[in-house]
Amino acid sequence: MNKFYVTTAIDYANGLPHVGHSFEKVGADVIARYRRLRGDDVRFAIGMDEHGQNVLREAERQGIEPGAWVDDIASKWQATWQRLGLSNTDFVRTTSASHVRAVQELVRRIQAAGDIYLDRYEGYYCERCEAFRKESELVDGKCPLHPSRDISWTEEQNYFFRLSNYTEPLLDHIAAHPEFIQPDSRRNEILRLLEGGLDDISASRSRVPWGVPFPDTEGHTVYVWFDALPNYLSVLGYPEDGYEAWWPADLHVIGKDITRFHCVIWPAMLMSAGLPLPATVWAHGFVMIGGGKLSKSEAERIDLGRLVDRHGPDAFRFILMREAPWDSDRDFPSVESFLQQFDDRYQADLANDLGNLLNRTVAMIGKYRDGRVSGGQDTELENACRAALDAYHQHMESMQLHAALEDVMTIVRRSNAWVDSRAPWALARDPAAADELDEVLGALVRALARISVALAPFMPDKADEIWKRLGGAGSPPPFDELGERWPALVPESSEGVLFPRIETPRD
RNA sequence: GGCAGGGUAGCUCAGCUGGCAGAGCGGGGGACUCAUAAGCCCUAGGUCGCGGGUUCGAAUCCCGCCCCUGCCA
Repeated sequence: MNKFYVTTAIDYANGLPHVGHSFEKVGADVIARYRRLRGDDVRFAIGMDEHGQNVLREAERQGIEPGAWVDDIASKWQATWQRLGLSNTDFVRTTSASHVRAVQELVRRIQAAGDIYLDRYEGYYCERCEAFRKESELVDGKCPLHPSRDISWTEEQNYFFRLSNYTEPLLDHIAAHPEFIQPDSRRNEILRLLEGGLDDISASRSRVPWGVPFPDTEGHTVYVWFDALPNYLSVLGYPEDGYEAWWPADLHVIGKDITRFHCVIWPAMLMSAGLPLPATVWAHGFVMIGGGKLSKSEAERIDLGRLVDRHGPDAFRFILMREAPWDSDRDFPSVESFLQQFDDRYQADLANDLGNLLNRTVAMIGKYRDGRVSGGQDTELENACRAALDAYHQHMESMQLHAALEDVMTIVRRSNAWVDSRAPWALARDPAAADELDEVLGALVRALARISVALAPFMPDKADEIWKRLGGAGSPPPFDELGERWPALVPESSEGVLFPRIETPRD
């Protein structure tokens, strides 16, 4: 059994999750579930980034202890992920004792490698960004990202990380492992960045008390990114024995805005500490409105909780992954069109095409064959299913998740067309056509069984339900076993429909 | 300012080693009836961002410009 260790970015504890966060988590969950269905032993870690000036400030604003504040935030994020059906095996928090210990150990190793030195830093410091800004970057004397706030000239002693030592090693690694950064466009960006050479970066802060104490010194905390990135190791128990069974990660799923940290700083830290590098960093795109990132007010108007409740978590997952490509951005003209498209996709794909296919199939088998069919192998439909599933696997392997869903919908459409072209209702009136009727209906059961397995990573609960309505027991089997484990071909007549149509106008 | 990607049917996008403009959704029409008034079949005539150029022929190659997004400065 292969191990497969996948992570997502940990989320910053100064706000609540919106649809953009859910995109990353659901996508990673789809991958994790797919790997399990391929027979891998999967570890899937998500979590919270809970240190830093902004978290501290927000807690103070609320008038509560930072520890209590992050506990509250973390429980809310976890509730959201649970509602979405994430199959994560771990939930890491950077304020946990085990994480703090792991960060300190990693910093010590980097120190032992000679890659940490103390130096004086002077510059403009933006507290919002928790970063220094060069004078040339300032706009009207303010941080370009936070023009409403004053920016102050600061001098402090900082520990620095010799990132500049790793320009060549990183270039070499990427050249030897082109799959290290994906998609290609992101790799190109990082290559250009590296070709320009790297500067050393500061690895500590002396003015941010809410953080991991810098080891073996007073008054310094570990810089937020040096604190956050090692979560991928700390969650495995590093430096205690046992983490080696899972490390290096097979896949870091992140947003395209933080590639620098994951494709440059993180691997350089690992190299310095003498640890192996993750196999792949995958930078997904964003859900955008009106050509730009989701603004706070747009995110509020979309309202993740209400969206999930609208058609249920499985439908939400399906629609999200079908609408937004996993390797690039998806832009909606407006919040209204996003919500409209969300419903339209539900109605067209899930209610009309898939739900109705299941319903009509089960109904016909009950009505014409007393709920019992056999046969249906080696039909035209079966061949179409095999071809579409081959494409599905190729797309899943290359993480074209949206394209894989298109492959599933191809099977659904083919099946619906098959019904009409073979007209089972006409065959049912002709006693001589009993065998042909059996073949047609059997082929539909087999097609739907394949659909349920292929959809399982995207809609785990609905896939189970499809499987059960076909007369299968439990959950759809792993891909390898589908050949032997067809459903009983005795669909039970069940009440209600899988995906009810939207009958009333949207409110 | 530098670099990368993009601007194609109402919407989202595919096509881009040059050769009759495509898909899905929405919209319109038709035949059927097992089904969630769903499905199936037919139908989209869009200056392929703008202006030049190469070519027998360009959405597809080259040059210039405009706009959008991202990374860097």
